[in-house]
Amino acid sequence: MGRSPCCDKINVKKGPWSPEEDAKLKEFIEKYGTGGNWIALPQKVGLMRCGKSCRLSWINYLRPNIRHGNFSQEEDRVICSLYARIGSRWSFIAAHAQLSGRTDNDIKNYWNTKLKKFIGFIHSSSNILFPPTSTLQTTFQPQTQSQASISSIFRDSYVEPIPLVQPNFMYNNNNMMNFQLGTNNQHSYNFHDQSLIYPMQAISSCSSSDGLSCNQISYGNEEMMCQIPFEETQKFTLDNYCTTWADHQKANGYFGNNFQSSQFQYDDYTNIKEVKQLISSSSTNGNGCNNVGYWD
DNA sequence: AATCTTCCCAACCGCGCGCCT
DNA sequence: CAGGCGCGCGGTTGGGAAGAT
Repeated sequence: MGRSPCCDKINVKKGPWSPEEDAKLKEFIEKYGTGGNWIALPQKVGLMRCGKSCRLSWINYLRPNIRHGNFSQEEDRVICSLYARIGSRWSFIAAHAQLSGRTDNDIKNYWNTKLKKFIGFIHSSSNILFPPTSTLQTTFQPQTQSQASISSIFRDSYVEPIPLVQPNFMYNNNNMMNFQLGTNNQHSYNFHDQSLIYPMQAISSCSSSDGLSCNQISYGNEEMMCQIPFEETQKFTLDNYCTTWADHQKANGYFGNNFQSSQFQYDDYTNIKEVKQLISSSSTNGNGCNNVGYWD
């Protein structure tokens, strides 16, 4: 038995909303509220629209204090950073204090059309350890908590940019791999909720042979260092959590003459505008290569 | 100037969850 | 407890705009 439709689709208008419809809905909701029932709302308002369509229109366009377009650099950072930790949970991302006035739909569209390309560019240019969403779900499962508590976690967890640089891999004599994710002179890394820490930390949690925790990512003012046991680094490779720098070098040429990947150093999202420009120039360099390295 | 291609985003769709009866 | 129903979410689509040829 299938689900019954949420409205009578035959008598329902679809497509773009007219200014008159917008005005009608806005006026009604501001006067009387939604009445807690979107399905019944269009009839009350006198609109030939599906209740879900009314809800969407109100949430995304009509309600007060909505902001559209012109995402700031800071907002870019927050979105990228949260996406890296929790994946495509747009409603949670939109709930972040620094994104107030942004709708989940806007953020989703912005991600799909702009930031995904940007991150893909970074991803293909360095050993970025962006686990796929499915992996993130194993370390962070917001569905077990209420939306309100998640929102408060986001509010309380200062979101720092994830340093996206080519890690420097080194092995020490304890069969541990050190890698330095980059130098960052401007930021300290403080997270109030351990589950929201950069996912790599969760993945790398383990016990070392001497019984001490080797979960040694430190978030310092000068640099971000972490130690991961050798086996764990193999896991990264096997699970395609990261591509190796050598692989990238093999694939060099993605960006033609405009981009010398081996020289690319990306220390902070503060350079985001430069990189965006680079993307636009590299994607129009005439070599017909659009491979910006999406990982999904 | 005309046509084709790509990009963008508003809107739709289907599903899971939780509340209510 | 089970089933119905509405809400909210994320994924996807389609049409217009912009850019390329």
